Amino acid sequence: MKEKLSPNFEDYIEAVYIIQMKNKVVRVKDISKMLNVSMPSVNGAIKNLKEKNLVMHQKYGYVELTDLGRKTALEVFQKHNLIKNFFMRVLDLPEEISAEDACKIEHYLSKKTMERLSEFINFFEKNSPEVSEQFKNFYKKGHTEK
Amino acid sequence: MKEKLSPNFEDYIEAVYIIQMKNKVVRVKDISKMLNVSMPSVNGAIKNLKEKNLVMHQKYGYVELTDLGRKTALEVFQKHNLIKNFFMRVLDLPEEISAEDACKIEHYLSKKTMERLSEFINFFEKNSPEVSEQFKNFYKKGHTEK
DNA sequence: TTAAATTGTTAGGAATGACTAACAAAGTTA
DNA sequence: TAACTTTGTTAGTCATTCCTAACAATTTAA
Repeated sequence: MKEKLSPNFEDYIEAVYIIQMKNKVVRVKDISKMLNVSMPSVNGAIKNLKEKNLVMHQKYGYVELTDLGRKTALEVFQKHNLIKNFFMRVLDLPEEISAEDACKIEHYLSKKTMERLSEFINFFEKNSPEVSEQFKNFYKKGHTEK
Repeated sequence: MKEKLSPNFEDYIEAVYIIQMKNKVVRVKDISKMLNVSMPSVNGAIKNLKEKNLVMHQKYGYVELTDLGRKTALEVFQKHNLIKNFFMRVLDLPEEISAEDACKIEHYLSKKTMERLSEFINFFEKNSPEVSEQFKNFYKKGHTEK
């Protein structure tokens, strides 16, 4: 049975995953920096993730994902990317905003909504460049545009 | 200066707004039921919203929005509707899922993203029914569809 | 190889936001 | 109007998640 993680833990485990991809090894400091929290906060979170069998960690050592942890992290990361891609490729928003907003909402969308969103991106890209270009022209002509 | 409300307070004030539209008067019990929290929780929240000058409430009385409260609630409510409309009209998701997911993410999207989303809905409806129909056919043909 | 800098940990505590239990007021009905 | 039901409030707790301060281990550099 897969226990549902809180948004908070999803953030931590996703951070571990991303840092591991980039740096090979993951230190408490790295997580602290990425999530903008103090090192003791990271420590507390790690302890919990350890109890849930999602990460391995011993005192003063690196943080590593268990198999289950990696699987879980991947799911979160894929959600993140899907949403970010929607923002970038469909709504044509800049990468930074897209990533930020994706981070915040990635924990909350239902499976069904994620599926449909994924299909919408596919659809949109298949019908590119026409529809895509049409939309760009549409919003650039200024509507709610500030 | 407009003080930023926590997602939690946004939920409460939005609930007050919606109940007021429907019932004319708003009781602690109604809010409790709508948000699925206990009455003491509502009480605590009301006390805080009162301090922020967003609602009026005296012991054993109805809860009412101040002008500032109504303005704030309306903003949240409009965000909610915008997102819900996107889910329903663009992604063609059922109302229930749309409303649920909108509730959860309405607190987290940036202004820019909301604007673009709004424009996208407009675009999509202007180009209806063609694009809209195309998408329905597209996802019904089964891709990630379960 | 010791001193300094960096990183990690522990302990203790604060804010948020929820809960139950117990009681009080208000509203309803017999 | 007295009894019952519903609604509201208060008090006390708990879980989550963050923080700072103080200290400990590790790594780096002189």
